[in-house]
Amino acid sequence: MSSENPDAPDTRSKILMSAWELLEAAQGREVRMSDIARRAGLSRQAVYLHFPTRAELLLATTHHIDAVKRIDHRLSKSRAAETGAERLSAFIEAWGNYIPEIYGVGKALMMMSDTDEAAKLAWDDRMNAVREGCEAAVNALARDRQLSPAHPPAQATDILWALLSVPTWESLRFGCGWPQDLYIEKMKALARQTLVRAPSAG
Amino acid sequence: MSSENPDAPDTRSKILMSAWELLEAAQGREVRMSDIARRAGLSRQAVYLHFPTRAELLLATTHHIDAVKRIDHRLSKSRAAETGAERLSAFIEAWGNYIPEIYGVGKALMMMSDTDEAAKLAWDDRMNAVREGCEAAVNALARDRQLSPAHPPAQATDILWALLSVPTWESLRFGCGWPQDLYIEKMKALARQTLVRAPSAG
DNA sequence: CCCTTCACTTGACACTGTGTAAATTGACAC
DNA sequence: GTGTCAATTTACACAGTGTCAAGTGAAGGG
Repeated sequence: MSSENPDAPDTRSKILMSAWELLEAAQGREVRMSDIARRAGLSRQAVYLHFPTRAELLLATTHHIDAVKRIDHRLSKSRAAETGAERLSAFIEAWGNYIPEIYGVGKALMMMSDTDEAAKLAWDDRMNAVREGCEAAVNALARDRQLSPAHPPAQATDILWALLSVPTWESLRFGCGWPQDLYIEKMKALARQTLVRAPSAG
Repeated sequence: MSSENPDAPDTRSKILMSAWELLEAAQGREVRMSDIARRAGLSRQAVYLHFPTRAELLLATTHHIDAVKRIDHRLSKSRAAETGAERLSAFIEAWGNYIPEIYGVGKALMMMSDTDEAAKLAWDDRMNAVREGCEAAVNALARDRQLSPAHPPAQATDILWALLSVPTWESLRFGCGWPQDLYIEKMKALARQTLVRAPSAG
């Protein structure tokens, strides 16, 4: 350690960066362990010395992105919102704009989830965190008596969570060709129409 | 042909039935060509004599289900609706209740779509048909001047299509544990809230 | 009765990607 | 020098799809 260049990333970080770059470029598709190894300037086996399985590498990559992109910091803005409606809007903006940042790795994890139990657990866990954000936003609305009486809080959370899911984003963004800012705008409008009591424009 | 039992299904049908039953039971997961062959009482190679690839077999299975389940007949009821709002509701009921019927095969096709271009084309084609149903419902609303001014028709179609996507159904049904009839009820309410102009209960 | 045809069988093989295993190299530390 | 540690090379097991070639058995026509 003593004689190493302090700016030189260690091997683990090099692997994570390589995985991130490749997955982002390929949008999750066709990124093999050997591709990641090659880009990191390592042998395929060296990658397995640091990450026992592909699922673990992908999961570690999502955590690495979280740290670099400061997702906690972005979400803190939504937590600071005064009213429930503002919080809902801020949460949609924070998470909705984070989706494209993790889409590559997320897609890879979702694809693996079909056959790999560990990948499924990892991805479900990440999505559970999103669900908690949805729940907090719904609770903030309920606290302010702004929650639409059309849906009980639990179901309102479910609806918001489904609305903000990655496949829905994928569908609108790629299937329908929506630009990202239209997605954010429409999701805010949809969530407001569906979950907020009065037709007040907040 | 002349001396065959007219009730005995031909080999192709046996394969399709086997594929259907296995995919339905396994919800799309872990159904291999050899499993289908075994259940049909055939060798794996015999299946390839009838269907060149797994993607083609899955696609043929969806068409087989369509024919047996009379999807055209179910949808004709929505086409016969008088008002736009009724048509929207009938379409959601028809398609929403059809999803569980094709979910097994659909899931298998979706999973293959990640790596197999032919499977992707086949599934996208099926989903395009659903999209046309969404568009027709939106057009019927627009014709009756019931379409919400919040969204232009094209975007209204996109939203309805994303709302009625199989992943959204999967998410609410399995991820949130909703019973099927709650899913139908909530989807109708959501679509009405989002797409229909006045808060009239139609 | 032979002969062809056709559906199907058997068994082998190529290919891809993940994960495991073992022997080897090179550098650094003490 | 010796031990250690990261990384390398080479090899292999495994699963599932798709291909290929040779063989079987029964129906039907001449």
